[in-house]
Amino acid sequence: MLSLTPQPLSVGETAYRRIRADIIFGRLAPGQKLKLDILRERYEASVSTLRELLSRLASEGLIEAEGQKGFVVTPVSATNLREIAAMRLLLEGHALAQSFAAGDMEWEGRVVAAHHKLALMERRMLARDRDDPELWKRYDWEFHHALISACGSQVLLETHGAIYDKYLRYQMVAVVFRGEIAAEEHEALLDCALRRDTKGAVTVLTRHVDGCVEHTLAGELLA
Amino acid sequence: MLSLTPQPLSVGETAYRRIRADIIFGRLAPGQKLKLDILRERYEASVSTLRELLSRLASEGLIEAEGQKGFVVTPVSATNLREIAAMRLLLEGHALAQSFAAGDMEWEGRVVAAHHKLALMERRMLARDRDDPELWKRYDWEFHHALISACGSQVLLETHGAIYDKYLRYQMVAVVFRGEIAAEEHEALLDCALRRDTKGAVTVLTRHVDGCVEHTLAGELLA
DNA sequence: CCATATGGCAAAATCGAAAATCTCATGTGA
DNA sequence: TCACATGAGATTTTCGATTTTGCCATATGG
Repeated sequence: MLSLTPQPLSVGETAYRRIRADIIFGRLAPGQKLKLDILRERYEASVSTLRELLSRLASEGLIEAEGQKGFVVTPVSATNLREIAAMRLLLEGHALAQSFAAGDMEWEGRVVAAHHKLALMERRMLARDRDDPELWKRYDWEFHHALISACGSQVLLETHGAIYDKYLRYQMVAVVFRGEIAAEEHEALLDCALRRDTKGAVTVLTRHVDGCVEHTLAGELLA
Repeated sequence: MLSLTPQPLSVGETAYRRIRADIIFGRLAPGQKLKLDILRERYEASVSTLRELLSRLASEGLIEAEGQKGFVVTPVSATNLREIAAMRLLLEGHALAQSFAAGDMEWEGRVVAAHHKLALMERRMLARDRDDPELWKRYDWEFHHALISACGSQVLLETHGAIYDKYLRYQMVAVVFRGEIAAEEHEALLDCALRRDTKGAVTVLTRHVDGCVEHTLAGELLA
């Protein structure tokens, strides 16, 4: 009888995920002070447990822990966004090349499946207006992750994941949806993957990320 | 009157640094179980404070936090070492190119100064036998960091720093000192830097890191 | 003999209170 | 008026106790 451990989530782990999502999806604003007492009631955990989470988020870079003056949601800046984007391109571009070289049929299957879900979601987003950003972004992540999943380095995948989340926050804070353009680029990436065209994929990816950065910076209050 | 806040280190911060150093320099062995009660007396901090540190170290990747079964010093493996090394090469190589392109005289000064200290230290290490590994490694870090310090991306520097520390642990656990070879490679790197020879520097760096990896794997119990 | 249940011990996770620290408004003297 | 001390209140940091969970030896039933 398999039971699959549905929710053996500890208090800490639950609160951690909620806070993390709240930061990435902008419900906790950049620069916002995080007072323990307020978090305590909002996330239903004691200060000790909270400090543990906040410390984790701090070393992930989503929160800053200044001296003994408490915690703050990491502020955003145009410079930081560009650096994050450049880092994502460096890591994802490299991983893409490795993955294309090593990917087997199993990998192709994952890529095609992930793209299918993403494409469906993007069509829905275009039809109705902004359906479910959280789910959409998950599919976006799953597609990009599938593309590089055969790169052969756990370390590379983890580092990329950390950077991707920080990048994602900028997208969500700015609530960007580039619709058709992004969808076309995703399809181009899929084509490149199936043809193992590394150079083409990196080119598309660069346009994909850079385009998104400019689009984000355009309509926003980032200096 | 400047006072420069000499040691306003909190209990937590002090313990954090000690544990971190103990892991990197092998005084806490890979795979070792970290029981709260034992750590409590060894590092003179309460469980809550300790958990906070351990969580930080866990998200840095130096410790693993399995379910609700406590903490373990991240185990080592040949595969992981190779992945870490490849990641270091990717990041440091890229940063090197950026830094060479943008470095001004101020940067050159930092590089020359850092190399001078390192070279001196390496000469002492060759004369007497293993003088002070901790200090030596700090100078090694300072030199490599100086080389890439003009790369222009804070994000890149931080990510590189995190990877460098994990790489360092392998070196220290294996207590590697390649002496003359490493010293020559450091000098070659300095030459490349002053000539802004990116290609040459990346070649030397690759040999530097790969050589060290093989040397580490050779004499060790890593599968 | 194997599988599963039970109980007791060790360890981790969580909590709220106590101590340390910071913030900021007010007061004092030059 | 300005520089600097003072102290109350708010906030963070640290602690030890309590609750929860995991682990393992033993017992029980098939």
